[in-house]
Amino acid sequence: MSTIEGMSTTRGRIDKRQAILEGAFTVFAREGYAQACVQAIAREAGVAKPTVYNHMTDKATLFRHSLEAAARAVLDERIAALEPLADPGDDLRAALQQAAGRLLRLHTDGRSCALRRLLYSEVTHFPDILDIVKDSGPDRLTRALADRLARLTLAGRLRAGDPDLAAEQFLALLLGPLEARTQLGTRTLPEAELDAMAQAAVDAFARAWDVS
Amino acid sequence: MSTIEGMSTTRGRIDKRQAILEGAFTVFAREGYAQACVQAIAREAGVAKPTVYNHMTDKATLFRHSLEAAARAVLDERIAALEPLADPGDDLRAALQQAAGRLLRLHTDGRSCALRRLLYSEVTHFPDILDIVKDSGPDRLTRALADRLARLTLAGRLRAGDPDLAAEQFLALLLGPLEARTQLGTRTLPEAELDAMAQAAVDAFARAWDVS
DNA sequence: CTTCATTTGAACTCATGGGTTCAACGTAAT
DNA sequence: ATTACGTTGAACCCATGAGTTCAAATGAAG
Repeated sequence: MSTIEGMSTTRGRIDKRQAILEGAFTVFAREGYAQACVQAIAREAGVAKPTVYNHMTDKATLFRHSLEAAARAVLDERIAALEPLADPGDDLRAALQQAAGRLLRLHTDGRSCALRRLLYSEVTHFPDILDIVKDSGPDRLTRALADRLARLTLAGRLRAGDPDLAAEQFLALLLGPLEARTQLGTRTLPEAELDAMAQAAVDAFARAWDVS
Repeated sequence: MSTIEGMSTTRGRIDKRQAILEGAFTVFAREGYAQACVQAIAREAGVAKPTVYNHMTDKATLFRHSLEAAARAVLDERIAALEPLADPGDDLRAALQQAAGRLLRLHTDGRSCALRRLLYSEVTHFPDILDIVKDSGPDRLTRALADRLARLTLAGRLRAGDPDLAAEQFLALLLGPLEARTQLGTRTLPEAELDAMAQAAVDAFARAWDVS
């Protein structure tokens, strides 16, 4: 089956698996878990129904795996958005602003909203998807931000006595108002409004935590 | 049918209707829209299935009406929680603290969490439930709080140049961290933690908005 | 007692959809 | 050529559940 060239068949398998996971997330996001039918997922993935069951035993495990993949993809982007804080020039507020803007954009992204909706709606039926949140969700983001803020505090750029609290509140100020403004993620906001929200959040954060 | 005493039969009808709406919300909250079956709702309401269809044409309209009733009930409680801010003694922070604590408790309440989950999960299938949010949701609460803050600013108790923004940020600081801490509403927090969260939110708010 | 509306349980129809089976097909490894 | 494996489409079984029908029961109004 597999010498070095054996990959070609295996590649084919992996490609199908990927296609299935992506198609599954697309359909689950559009229809919700219960309303999504496996036929539609197979069609979306360009694959036959038995092929789906050849890779995943259940609709349930298909759901779990597709969520996990989507969550991982979303997390990577969000961690990357914190990059400006690694080396903020001489203007910390500007760096915060930039990170805030990128986070807002990511958080209002369609995939992100769909993921959040799915988590909320199915967390009671699939309690184990909480692990996904723990591993790839807001918790990791808060920790990463807290790390940055701790270093910046040591450098005397702000006074975050409790970096975890500061990080939590930064994200709350930034993302909290989104729920109401985007109508639970169904409306897309104009760029100008996003920038204004980032600005307002950073302003309040700076006042509360003595950003230089 | 109905002289003055005619209410008795009508009362019976109204009672059934109420029972159906409450039972429906209970079951929808536990199972989600698609998984909830009308049989179970009828059983929960102590009523026969045809009776349900005698009051509501559809499963869908049943859903809408039960959501609306629940949302209205939740809103009233939340508005009432702002009462301490109507006449804060000489200690505004204490009044904010008290309101914050009450809001946190209400927001982590089972009915409240269930309502939020249902809104999130079905907002794509029932776009019209957004009206419910508009009328009885966080928007009204934010406006009510903004009113209080505006009056307090005129009285010189804090400096909220933009009361709407201040109200939005107060609620964000207070409720934003809940999502992560309660694991999307599945965990109940100890009283001590709730008080600590209220304290932290009020502290940051006071620093950012110059509460006396 | 009669009447009218409502409720009730049970049975029924019908559509949807999860999961399986199977024979036919393609394709790469030996 | 043969073997082995993944894929495919179509048909199939079976459970669930929305919504309806109906005859029997309930119960208040007159």
